[in-house]
Amino acid sequence: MLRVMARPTPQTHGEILAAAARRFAATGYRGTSLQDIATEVGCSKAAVLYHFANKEAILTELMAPAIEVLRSLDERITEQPGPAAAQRVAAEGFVDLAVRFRSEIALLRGEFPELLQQPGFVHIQQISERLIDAFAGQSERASARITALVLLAGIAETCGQFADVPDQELGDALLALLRRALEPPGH
Amino acid sequence: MLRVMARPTPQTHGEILAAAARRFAATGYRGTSLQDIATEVGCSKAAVLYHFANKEAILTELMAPAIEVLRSLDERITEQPGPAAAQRVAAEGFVDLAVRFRSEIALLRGEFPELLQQPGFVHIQQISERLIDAFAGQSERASARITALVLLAGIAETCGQFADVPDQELGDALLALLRRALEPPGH
DNA sequence: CACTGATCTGACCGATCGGTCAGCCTCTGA
DNA sequence: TCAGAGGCTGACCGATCGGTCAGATCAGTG
Repeated sequence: MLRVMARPTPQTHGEILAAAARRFAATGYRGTSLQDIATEVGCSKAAVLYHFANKEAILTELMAPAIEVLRSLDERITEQPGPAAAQRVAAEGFVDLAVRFRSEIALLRGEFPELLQQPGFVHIQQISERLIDAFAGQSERASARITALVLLAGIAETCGQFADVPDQELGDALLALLRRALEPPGH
Repeated sequence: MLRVMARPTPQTHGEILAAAARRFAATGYRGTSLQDIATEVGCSKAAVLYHFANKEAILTELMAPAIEVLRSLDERITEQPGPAAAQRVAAEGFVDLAVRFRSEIALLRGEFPELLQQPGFVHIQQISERLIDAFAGQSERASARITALVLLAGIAETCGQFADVPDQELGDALLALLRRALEPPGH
């Protein structure tokens, strides 16, 4: 029976987070089991659940910084005086968020719909609806809303795949795309 | 013990397909179990597996028409004389495909990455890479490829959510978006 | 009547999932 | 020296997954 060395580790918490991030990025949230994470860390599954209440708690802790920025962006948008200003702030803020947190967003890997319905993420849904509103220039026109949703989902879905592109270049490209593609408010 | 009525059913095959489509659209491929489908049909899970070799076979049969159209679009694109023509054909063809098969695409629900790696779908990956090439005007510039991927993924990811928008209106909106957003070939 | 092939069922399989639990080890400080 | 706390383990749990299988039921055929 192997006796594992006495570990000095309260840093295990952080190691689990980092390992979980790698696994989620590789195989998605649902596609990653607690055992996968434990194996990557080199500890038991029970150790993972000693440091985190459950699987979802790992994800929420990983996403916390990005969610905080998203929430503050939401506030800034609602403070804007008109649809044009709101659209501009939303575009710039969302691009900045997508670029800065692209690795975190990448771990969701298309599981947005399911994850948004998990208990810890319900309010994100409302925020994303307000983001679409802002992108669409508060218009109810179908074409404006289609454009907004396609761009929002497209950026969220793909920004994690450009790990090799520098922040500045990725941000410029996305912002230029939004400026070209978004319809100016006031049909 | 309930004795189920004698069913006249060779149409069960079709019923299973329709039920699977509803369940996949509601909870995704991975989020739908064979038992879910069987319950929706009103038969046993074993009956589902009598009509289909396995779970993936249900999905491939559901997607077959859309995949056939995608394949023929791929052929048409490669036949084009230059990047500009290829980009135009790709944009129009992809929008047409997204609109016509939006309900089928919707059942993938963001599980593209995983599903593309299943045995029956490997060639789709290559086709989608050629689609991105065409969208980007065969350019290697990062901004062109970012734009292409965002639009492609955005449309694929969202087209299923506009079930209430008429084909014509949705197609026009998407095509207008692509014309605005895609960078013309020849940097 | 007997037989056949298509259809379908319930019981079952091994694997894996997220999560629980009793208890062991090591370190610390009184 | 020893109690206790923090950190961690292996064994285990119930649930669910995709898939298998022997056999029951039926319509059609001769």
